[in-house]
Amino acid sequence: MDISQKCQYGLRAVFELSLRKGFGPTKIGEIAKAQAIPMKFLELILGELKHGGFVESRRGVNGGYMLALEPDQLTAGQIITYIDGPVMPVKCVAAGGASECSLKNCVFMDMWTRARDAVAEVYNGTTFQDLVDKRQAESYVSDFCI
Amino acid sequence: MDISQKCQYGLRAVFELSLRKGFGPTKIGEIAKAQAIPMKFLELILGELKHGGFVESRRGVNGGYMLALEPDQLTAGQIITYIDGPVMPVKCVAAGGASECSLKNCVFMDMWTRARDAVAEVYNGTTFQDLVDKRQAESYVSDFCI
DNA sequence: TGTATACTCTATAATCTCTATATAGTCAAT
DNA sequence: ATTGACTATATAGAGATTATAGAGTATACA
Repeated sequence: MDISQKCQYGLRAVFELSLRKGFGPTKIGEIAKAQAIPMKFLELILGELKHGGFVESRRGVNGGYMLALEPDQLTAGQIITYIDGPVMPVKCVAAGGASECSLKNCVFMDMWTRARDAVAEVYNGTTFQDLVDKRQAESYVSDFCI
Repeated sequence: MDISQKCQYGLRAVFELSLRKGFGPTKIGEIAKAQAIPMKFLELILGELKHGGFVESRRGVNGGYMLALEPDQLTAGQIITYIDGPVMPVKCVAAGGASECSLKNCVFMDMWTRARDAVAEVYNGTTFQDLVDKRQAESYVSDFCI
């Protein structure tokens, strides 16, 4: 249930591509700079996200990455699950339901399930369009104040 | 936010002591056997829980551990926070609020905060009396069926 | 007062995962 | 054909987690 550094980088990269949706490919180096991500590590992550069908790439001189989906059709939960695997507080309540719990009738199972579902609801209820809107709202306030 | 094995052992040990509240001390070996916990590892865990004031101990021949609090006054959240530290999906939203996030105006912060709060509500809302009641309800059904 | 019992404390080993980098390779535009 | 940028695989390093070992200390009871 902990979000790995790799996954946070992935989320930020997808967010950056959401901001630039419709403006053509963005180079790994640009994403890395904009989101403060180690570039070689980001290469790995974008490779994975491409296999997952979340981003598209173009090679060569004017190449780079593009978001493959519409920002309002993609949730943080999808990226998190793809990179970090199923969201769960303990192994026993993995999304598949495959219980590795050695205890029969574990009284904690219900608590773990409810915690998992509560978190999943938050992540699955957050689209990248939501995040883009939030960023733009912040920018407006910032502009207004300065 | 992931619950460590150590913490799960701790929760199970406290649950076992909740079942036996009022019946005098329980030996480490008994707890270890009842809850399938490696005994030497459990010694460490109970030592920590004692320092936290959650359990009391008595040494010597008829020694063992006892729950120091009433089961309805002790929540899973308290044990989890004590053993694993603050519940949080990412470092940026540690309970203290000390942000280690290198990004200013991180658009994900609100999502992490809501996830953290949702989980904390589940854990803090679960008392060991709730768990004891659940076990007893199961036993009743079990007896009734057999 | 001695002995068995069971808790207490510190150190340390063995994994394991995560993070990050290195290197060589492939594709596309000019 | 040459340059720029993505692709793939391997691997090293750090750090946390899990677990065990062993010596020490307090208590009950004969």
